[in-house]
Amino acid sequence: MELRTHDTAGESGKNLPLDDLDAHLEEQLPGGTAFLFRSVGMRALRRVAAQVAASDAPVLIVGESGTGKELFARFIHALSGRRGKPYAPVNCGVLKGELFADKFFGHEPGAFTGANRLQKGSFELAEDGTLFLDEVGEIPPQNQVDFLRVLEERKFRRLGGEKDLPFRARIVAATNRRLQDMVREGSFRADLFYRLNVIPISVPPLRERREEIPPLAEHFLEIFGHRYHKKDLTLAPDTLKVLGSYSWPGNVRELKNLIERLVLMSEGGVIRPTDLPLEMDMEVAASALLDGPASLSLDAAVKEAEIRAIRRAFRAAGGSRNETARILQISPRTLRHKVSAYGLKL
Amino acid sequence: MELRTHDTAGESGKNLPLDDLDAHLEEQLPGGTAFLFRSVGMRALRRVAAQVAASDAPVLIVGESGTGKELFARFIHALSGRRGKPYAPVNCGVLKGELFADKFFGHEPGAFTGANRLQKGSFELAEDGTLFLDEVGEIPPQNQVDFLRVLEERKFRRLGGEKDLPFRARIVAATNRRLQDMVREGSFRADLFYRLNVIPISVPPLRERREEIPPLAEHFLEIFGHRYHKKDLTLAPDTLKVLGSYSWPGNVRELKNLIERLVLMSEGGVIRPTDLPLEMDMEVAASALLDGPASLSLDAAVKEAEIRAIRRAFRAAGGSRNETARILQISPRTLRHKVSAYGLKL
DNA sequence: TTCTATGCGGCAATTTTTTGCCGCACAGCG
DNA sequence: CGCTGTGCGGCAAAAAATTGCCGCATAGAA
Repeated sequence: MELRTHDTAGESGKNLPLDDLDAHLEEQLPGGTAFLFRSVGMRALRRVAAQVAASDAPVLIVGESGTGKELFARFIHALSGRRGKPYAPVNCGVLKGELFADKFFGHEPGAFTGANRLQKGSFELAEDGTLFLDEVGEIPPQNQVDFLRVLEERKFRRLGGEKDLPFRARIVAATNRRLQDMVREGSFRADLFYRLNVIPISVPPLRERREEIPPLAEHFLEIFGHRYHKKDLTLAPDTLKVLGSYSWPGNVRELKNLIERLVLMSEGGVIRPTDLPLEMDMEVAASALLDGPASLSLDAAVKEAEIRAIRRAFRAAGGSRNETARILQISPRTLRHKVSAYGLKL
Repeated sequence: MELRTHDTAGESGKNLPLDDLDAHLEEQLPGGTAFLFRSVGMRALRRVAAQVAASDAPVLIVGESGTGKELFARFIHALSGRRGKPYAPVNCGVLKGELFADKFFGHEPGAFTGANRLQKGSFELAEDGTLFLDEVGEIPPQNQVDFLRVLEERKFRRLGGEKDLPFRARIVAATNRRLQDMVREGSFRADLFYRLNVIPISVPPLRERREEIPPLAEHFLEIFGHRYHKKDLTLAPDTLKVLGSYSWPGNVRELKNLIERLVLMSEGGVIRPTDLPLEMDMEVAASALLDGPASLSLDAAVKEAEIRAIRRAFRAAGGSRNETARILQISPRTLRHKVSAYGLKL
């Protein structure tokens, strides 16, 4: 649920990386279920997406970049009643200024210098299908206004155009930013946020669904093995172990890129851990030493709660430990145990 | 947004989110009493609005976004003598530059490139009905001047037009900004402010009229249940408790979105607190920690903490209990023990 | 349909926590 | 000095929690 952000840079061709997956999806989706949803969490998400697809309500997909947000968008589109209709994806992150309006609204011939042909914008291209807004969080405030107006009035005009065109598409938006915070800071309009955020779907990062790493790796291996005519490539068990322990800040996209590189570099045969980039090994080794934060464990939660309760009772008791124990309704002996176990200094 | 009575017979179910409500309102308003005004404060406001409706004085409705300011505007219009006349709403927040003048004044054929037909503006469309100005605070200063002139002289011309047209509509304006402050800073004209602010009505945020949360929730539940063909949905008492304690920064709109989402996601039956988004629980829990200095025994504190942790993990696991146990780092068996010991309904 | 994964609750073994009891130390006080 | 209240920690019994294993039921995928 908690998202890290960062990483807007360094990824060229946002639409390309996941294309194979997308192709896969396209093939499989009509059948409906064959997609890779190994982990329980992803299955749950798939169910949510399927349910949600039925409605026309706007969807906001939140997740780190590379987690396959666009995939969900297509998934929803493919399962919705708008299946046969257009699916119009727009990456808002790369649009600003003039480009922005032009991309969405399109233009009439002569609307500005260089505009010599009629050009349909995304609002128009989406027709009564699905308009997918990638990186909505990047829309600059002044453009958010235009956007909101179209959503509200359900109509728009091409640049230089004079007649209103209806906007009938269903909105699916995605972002890796925390829009809530942006709203608070004033960099994202609250009304636009609430209009988009009717149905939030949050996609967990790859490191929180490690079960999927091995099948994904195999999947990509097969794809690239085929593409580069290197069959018979295998991942050594140790290699899979390292992959499974890495943190994958770039999520599925990073995994896919890695496998492609490995396939290209490989002479054929088995891919060993030594073929992996050095950082991976290092990171895995380091995390083994640090043994995880265990943030969500019940133990940790209980410990925190106990410490807070003890501190409060201690203050209420005016510093007397026996009295503290009485308030907490435990024996003084137990209190001593806990105090020493938690290393409390009272 | 505050509506009552459930003879939803006339619901078409294909309108935009607020439209149903509005349609509903339209049906009910003439009768006059069907509006939902549970809290004392809102009843007082309703009385004010009803009294005010009789006059032709401008009204300024102030309230956070999502509080239903437009609803009040319609309410006033519907109760006024202008009932049968046009009601022309304009969202000023999304207008700027030329759009602004065009929207309000309309234009004659040939007024500017692309203007080949006569186009009525809002001043004209409102006729002798009600002109509702949403987000008046957003009108840029230079446009405020034009505006003020129309209000003062009670006449205007279309862009490119030569003859004066009378302006006879009644003004109802709304904003979520503090116009007073804007006047002081100079971003809002004082004379315009005083002209609009003849009768101020301030709509409190949802968190200040929590009595209305349960009926509103039920109301939306019914509407969306009908729209999505999921009857028999109910809110568990605990769910209502959480809803009632949340701060609702997005006010009624946020509540409405939430219910829509819950209906879509729900399998049917009872909606439990675990179906709610995590932030809500967290916020509610946090406030419970602050004001709950009750003579907490350690046991109670631990119990609370465990329940919260379990709920959180349960959601993180997407509803799988085995997965929940894994996250909490306890055995599934223990989880079952705790669940039954605490009587948790997940 | 069968197979598989999940979920439920009873039972018993095991582990952990809690508690009471003890001796000891220390500080305040008459 | 002796008395008293508080606090510390070892020890072992008692209580409770945890876990694994079992059979059974159910839902979804193959």
